[in-house]
Amino acid sequence: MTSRKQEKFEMILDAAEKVIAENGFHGSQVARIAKEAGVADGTIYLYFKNKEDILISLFQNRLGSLVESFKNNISEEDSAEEALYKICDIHFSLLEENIHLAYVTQIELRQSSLELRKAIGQAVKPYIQLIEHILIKGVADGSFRRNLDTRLTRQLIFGAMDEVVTSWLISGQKYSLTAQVANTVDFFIRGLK
Amino acid sequence: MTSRKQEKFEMILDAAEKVIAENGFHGSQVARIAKEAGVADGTIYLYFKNKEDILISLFQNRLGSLVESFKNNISEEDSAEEALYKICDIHFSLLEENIHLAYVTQIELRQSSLELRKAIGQAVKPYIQLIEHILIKGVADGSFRRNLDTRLTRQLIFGAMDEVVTSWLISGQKYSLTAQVANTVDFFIRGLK
Amino acid sequence: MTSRKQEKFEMILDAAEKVIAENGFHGSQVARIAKEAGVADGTIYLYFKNKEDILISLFQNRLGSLVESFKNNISEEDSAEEALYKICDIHFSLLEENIHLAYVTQIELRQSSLELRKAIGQAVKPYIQLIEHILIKGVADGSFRRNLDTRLTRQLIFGAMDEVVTSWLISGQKYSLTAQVANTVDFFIRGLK
Amino acid sequence: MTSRKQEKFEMILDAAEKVIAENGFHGSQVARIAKEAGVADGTIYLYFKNKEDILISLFQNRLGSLVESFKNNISEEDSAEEALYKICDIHFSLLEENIHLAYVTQIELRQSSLELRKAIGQAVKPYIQLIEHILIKGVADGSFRRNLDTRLTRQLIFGAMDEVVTSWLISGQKYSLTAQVANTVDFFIRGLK
DNA sequence: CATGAATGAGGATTCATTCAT
DNA sequence: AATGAATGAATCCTCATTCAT
Repeated sequence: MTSRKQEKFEMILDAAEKVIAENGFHGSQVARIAKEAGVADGTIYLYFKNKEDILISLFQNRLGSLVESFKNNISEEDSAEEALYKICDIHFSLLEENIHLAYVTQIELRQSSLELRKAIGQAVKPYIQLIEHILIKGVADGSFRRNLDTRLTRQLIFGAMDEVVTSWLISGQKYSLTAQVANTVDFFIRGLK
Repeated sequence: MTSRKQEKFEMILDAAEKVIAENGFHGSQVARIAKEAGVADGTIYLYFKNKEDILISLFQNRLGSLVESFKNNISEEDSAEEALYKICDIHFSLLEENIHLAYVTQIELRQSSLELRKAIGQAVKPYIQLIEHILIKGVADGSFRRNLDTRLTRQLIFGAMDEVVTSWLISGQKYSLTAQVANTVDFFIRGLK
Repeated sequence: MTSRKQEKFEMILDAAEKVIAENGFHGSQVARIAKEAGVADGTIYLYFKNKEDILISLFQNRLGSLVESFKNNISEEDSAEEALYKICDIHFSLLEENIHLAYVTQIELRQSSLELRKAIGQAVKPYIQLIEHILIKGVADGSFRRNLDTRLTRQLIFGAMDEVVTSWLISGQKYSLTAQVANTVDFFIRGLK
Repeated sequence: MTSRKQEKFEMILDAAEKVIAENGFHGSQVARIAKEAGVADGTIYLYFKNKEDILISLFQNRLGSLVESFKNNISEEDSAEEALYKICDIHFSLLEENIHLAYVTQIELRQSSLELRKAIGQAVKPYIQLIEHILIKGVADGSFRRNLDTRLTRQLIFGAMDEVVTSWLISGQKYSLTAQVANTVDFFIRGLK
């Protein structure tokens, strides 16, 4: 992809994030996104297969940033506990800082067909695998208990964090999300030991 | 509500559960639900405000059964740990036994506006409060640690269970959901102590 | 079909004939036809499967009238020659009297997929068979020659009449169509003897 | 037109014939024709005014070949009857040999606006005039009857042949088209005498 | 209470055509 | 002469909801 194409691709993605966060996925007409991005309606379809593809691409792109952020902040020398803390911290911070993105991931992205849910599942996989990687490492170095079911536990951890974010969002962000990091991770660590 | 009305109300709800589970919320036309229930299209609107109201009512009704089940199975004499185990067990069992209901609650019900999400949140509240009630009891009788943030933890527990169910569903139910109960609760208990 | 339904069905058909004749099939929006018929857009779809179905139904309906007209005007006692004359006369007269219908059958109806052409072919079949019936009768009573290939000839006759109508229409109806009946039939009769 | 231009013009025409025969006129995107011809989309518009112009040009070009073929095969010394036979024979043979062309002329070319129909009429004119020329010659040399309406008859003959071709095409070419020449011309000759 | 015919708003997508390079 | 990225107009059909019977 040329940088010219890449540039326009991201313009549309930014526009989509804004419009979808404000109006919801079903409430966001392609024409509206095009206008916000400053391109013609038809141009959207030179970069995305269809409307749903915009949503998927948006999610993949943003999740990529999250994973990127993990790579930059978590070193292999960090203990499993520290790594888990950082993951939760980055996760909560990112969404608290970017309320548009939070709406899209927690509310709009869920308004999707089973088909789409599976595609999203694929995109989330690297993240969930990262959590499992840390769990395995913790078990190996003795930080966590031996009999830990890492496949199940990675889901428990992801699901717990996800619910905290959604509850915070639905509450109208009346409290600090990042303030929940310590207790959340504490709960996890205890469960893991 | 007369029993005559009540009866038809439930006929429509049963029809809706079946149709929505098979076709998804957006794929379920009111006309289709009416036909399945054996009533005229217009009749639906004598019992429900609109299409979304069917979904909410369905959820409330089924959640009522779940809470009912808790009341019948959990006694005040049960220890907090036992109660938590039963909650998770009943939760997983109910959805494993009723795949239609599982689809509706985990997939279709999420395909909804922020508005609807709030209504659903209201319906889930008693359940989440039940979890918190157990947590508080556990703290009180010394089963759980004193400094537990019960508001946050009830979300963590609910979110973790919810994610396990959704993952199981999206996987295509390739493994037993109830088989996850023991490890799931174990993780919670450790986190709570 | 109740007479209530039948009535609305024909209202829509009449509206479609008018609108399509004036604007062509591709130039006729369903909304426009609905407005002309005095019904809502959606109502159209209670009576017709889709836009193309309106065109097919229109053709079938009008062709039915034509065949009806033949039945009323041609008696079994008529000689084959007389019958052929009447057919051509009724055919030309009907289209000359109803220029809207002429446009639809000669121009718009041809603007169609191979699929549709086959459907139209089915509708025309009774008419072409009627021509063949007359040819066979003429051969039987000695009016026409024995070695006549009736399958081929019915096509020659239908195609010849069809072309005369289309040419007249494209010319802008600068001359009388019915004035061509005598010479047209004369040509046929000679070819048949 | 330079031979360079001429060459590319014909490349596009060949591509159009192939694509339109396979997908129909409405199903043939300009981009598809361009790709088949190995040129850029925009290049098409250096050689043709618009999409419809491609169809007209294609028809004119192919009809030119037909008339060319007549000139090469019909001599002024041929009797009117012989000439008529040759015309029908060449007409049927050409289309039977080139099924792509047959689809385009009999089906796709008819899917057109009144506007286009008139342009096609212009292109067909030389052919119809050729038929009339033969009729006049036949009347002059006494082969055909004196009172023949040559304007009408040329239409009857053209329409009859056209219908035979279309019927053969829609039938799925289940029988030989050229096998119909003898009986077809026989019918004409009788009608002309 | 119940019916079901009628309504009509609403939107993703295609594709012929243009024009800056 | 040629390119091909960008344009943006244009429309069929669905389906939640109503209301006269």
